[in-house]
Amino acid sequence: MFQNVLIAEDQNTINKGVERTLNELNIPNVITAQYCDDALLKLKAALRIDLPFNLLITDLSFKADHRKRTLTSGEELIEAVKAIQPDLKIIVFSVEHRIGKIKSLIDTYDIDAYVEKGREESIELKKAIHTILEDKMYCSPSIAQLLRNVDDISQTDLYDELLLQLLAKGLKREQIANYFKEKDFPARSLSSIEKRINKLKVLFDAHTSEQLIAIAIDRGLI
Amino acid sequence: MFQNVLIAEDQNTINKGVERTLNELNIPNVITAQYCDDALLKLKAALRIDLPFNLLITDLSFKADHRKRTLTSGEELIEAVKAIQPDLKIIVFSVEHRIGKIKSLIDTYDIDAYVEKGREESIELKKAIHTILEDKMYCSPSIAQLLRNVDDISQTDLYDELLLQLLAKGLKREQIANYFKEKDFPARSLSSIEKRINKLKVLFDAHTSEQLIAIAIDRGLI
DNA sequence: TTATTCCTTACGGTATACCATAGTACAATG
DNA sequence: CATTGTACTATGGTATACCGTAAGGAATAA
Repeated sequence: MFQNVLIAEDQNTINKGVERTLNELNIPNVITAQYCDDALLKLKAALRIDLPFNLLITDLSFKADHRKRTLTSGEELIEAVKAIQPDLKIIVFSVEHRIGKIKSLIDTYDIDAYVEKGREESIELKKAIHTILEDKMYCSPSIAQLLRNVDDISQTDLYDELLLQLLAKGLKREQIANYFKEKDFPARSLSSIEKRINKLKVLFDAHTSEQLIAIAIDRGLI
Repeated sequence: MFQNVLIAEDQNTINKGVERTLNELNIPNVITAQYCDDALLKLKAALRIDLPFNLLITDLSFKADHRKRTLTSGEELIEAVKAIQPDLKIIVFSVEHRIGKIKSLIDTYDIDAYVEKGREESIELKKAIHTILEDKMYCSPSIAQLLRNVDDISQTDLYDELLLQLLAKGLKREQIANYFKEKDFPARSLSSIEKRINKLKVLFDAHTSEQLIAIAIDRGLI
């Protein structure tokens, strides 16, 4: 079992809760950090005295407050950690459910587990830890399901996702068409872009494009 | 000190954490519920055997899963609770920071405390409990600040918030104008609605109304 | 009181979005 | 090869959004 575990999570109560879960697994040393910067410092300090952490459990989003921050997100923390201690096992523990975001996290940083916050989270955390001990990757069932599907999703849908993102970024229909033309994407004409948007509005039952964006954000597509 | 406390919160880990915080206050009976419906059942059962809960700590949002739900949010739970046990003390414990939502919660249901989830949440929970014991209302500092300001905020801003909500709900400019006319709000003409939207776009540096909605959602205005 | 300012509204022109239709290119099929 | 079907595109008309201007009214200041 892991001996030294660091939890990076700003919510006080969650820290207490995760600590208790880890206690139940008989992990002797559990340290918490409420800021990414603190987490990195503690990792470095532990390395220096030759008592490195074996596992990092980190959230993705950290609230801003009065303190000045260098690292502002779990993703930045992970990147910094990989630079100083590449073999450290990492569990990401977050409410994030945008599959694109999670996939890129897995692909880019090769994290060891993704546990989605929710009702059964502490059971899942335990499972994740046991799975990692066997050098395998763990993922919450709901997310694993989505990950399996993500490869099946037709290219079209990915273009739809991009289209929604561009709309949310403030591009007009014609600008989007030009963007698609530059990138040499299929269905790049203004007419096709309009058709696509219309299709999405029907799909999501949106009356206006403003509502379409609101729905897309709500469903985590953007 | 309170003897019987019920926590309604879907996140397992937070339940554990809050439990520990309440233990530190020497509260003997702490029960948790991961569904609003369960919370209501437990409150009713406790009333029936004449051992009612003295305090409810509840989140606002509960994830949907396979289970069929009657009550789907903390707000609905609070409404139901007020019907069967109007004198029960209630602490709302949530990440919600939209001040309009919180204000309506306080005004409508007369909740006893609002604690915003964040770094110092468990300290705040303790403060909230001590304050409630003296029959006073508690509110997280950040929120209290906003509440003090909310009365100063010109009505205009509240109408702007509503306008953004209506846009996100899929109403067209003209429909919004009609809505404002029905409610007898100021600046209810189509022209004024257009000007308002334009002002908001300048304010938020949005190129299109789609982007405006995206930004408004991002900032928690909707 | 008049003058000034601010807010609201009406109106008109332009740009963009929306929608239907038809034409074209290309692949699959017989 | 012709035929069919599908996806993409072009085009034009209508509706809506966008933007400027000016008129009217209420509140305020001189």
